[in-house]
Amino acid sequence: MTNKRDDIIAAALDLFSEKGYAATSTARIAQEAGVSEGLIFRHFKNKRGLVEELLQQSNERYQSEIQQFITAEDPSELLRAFIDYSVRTIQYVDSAKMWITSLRLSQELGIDHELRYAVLLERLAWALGAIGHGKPTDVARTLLSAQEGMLASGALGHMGIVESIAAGMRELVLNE
Amino acid sequence: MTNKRDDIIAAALDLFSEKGYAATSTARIAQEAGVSEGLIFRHFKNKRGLVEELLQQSNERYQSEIQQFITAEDPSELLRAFIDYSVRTIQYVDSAKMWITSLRLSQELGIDHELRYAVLLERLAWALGAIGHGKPTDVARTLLSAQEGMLASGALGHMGIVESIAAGMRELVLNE
DNA sequence: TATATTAGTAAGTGATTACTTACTATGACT
DNA sequence: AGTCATAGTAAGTAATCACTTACTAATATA
Repeated sequence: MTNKRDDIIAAALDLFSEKGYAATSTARIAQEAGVSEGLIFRHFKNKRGLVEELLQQSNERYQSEIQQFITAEDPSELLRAFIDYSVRTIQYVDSAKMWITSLRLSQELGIDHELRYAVLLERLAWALGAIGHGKPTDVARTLLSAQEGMLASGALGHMGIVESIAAGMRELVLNE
Repeated sequence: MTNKRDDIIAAALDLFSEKGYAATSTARIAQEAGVSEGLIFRHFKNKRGLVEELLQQSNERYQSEIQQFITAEDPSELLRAFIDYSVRTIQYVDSAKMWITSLRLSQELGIDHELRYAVLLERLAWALGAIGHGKPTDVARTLLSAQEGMLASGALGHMGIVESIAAGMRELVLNE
């Protein structure tokens, strides 16, 4: 009872994550999803429409995931959770795929994903200030940038590097 | 007296930086460079050969640029220079273009650029240890990751964010 | 049960793709 | 002057691209 519409999105995520947007053809997506190519255009109007729905779904999932820790009342706990979350997410292959792909696709299509981070940045800055860091807004940006770098540098294949980056963040931010 | 071979590389850099590798056609590169399309294949054998030469040139330039500060004997000075270098490079448009593009292309083509950072990572870790940071290897990774994140997040358009990340790095690493 | 809407397909479409072929122009060296 | 390699081009090539058309199958609703 699989929904073919969802099959298309899943196949697209898979292929976009491997080859990127431009290098993935709609024919290949259809093949991978086990549907006719025309169905893609019935459901999503065009290739761009497909990737945009993919990005939207990914963003919704991201927002709901970070909700789990940005509401923490203890600042140290919030920061620790943020760092752990980055590592943990990358360990679950399909989570990682969605996260990394959505970053890559945003770049490739020139979509600004700044907005996505607004609330997170605010909460990080608050937590950093609360435990005595100077320039908390800047430091929050630095942390987020380190996290993005983690994803950008093909981190999926190198779990050792990911954990090293996380350890460095803990050391710098929490002295632990 | 312009060298057409170099014109092709320059045009490719320009177009790859805007659209990425897969979305840039050899026809468009030839047009931008003011040469016939066939000349690309005479000089570089195929599209992949062109982008690989581009990446190699970019890497050579990168290595020579970081030489200027990784040899510093004072650890604080080395770290400060590393942070300033990131910001400064992004301010000069053509430097930034080459840097960002080479990161993006490496991702798109699945080329590992880990090796490129070996010496830099070593020197950063040494400097961090020398000024009393715990886990200097991890912290060095975190700094490098933050720098990559800076490039990945379409930083070219947002100089404010770049400077904020740099300020955060200075705060975390040098307390200043 | 009739009707309308949605889901799905096979077989196209013209445009564009990376790359080749067959040729000419230029300069360096004997 | 003649030869040869390199630099350069115009006009191809088959394959692939995103997308369309014209159709049938399934499902909901009146």
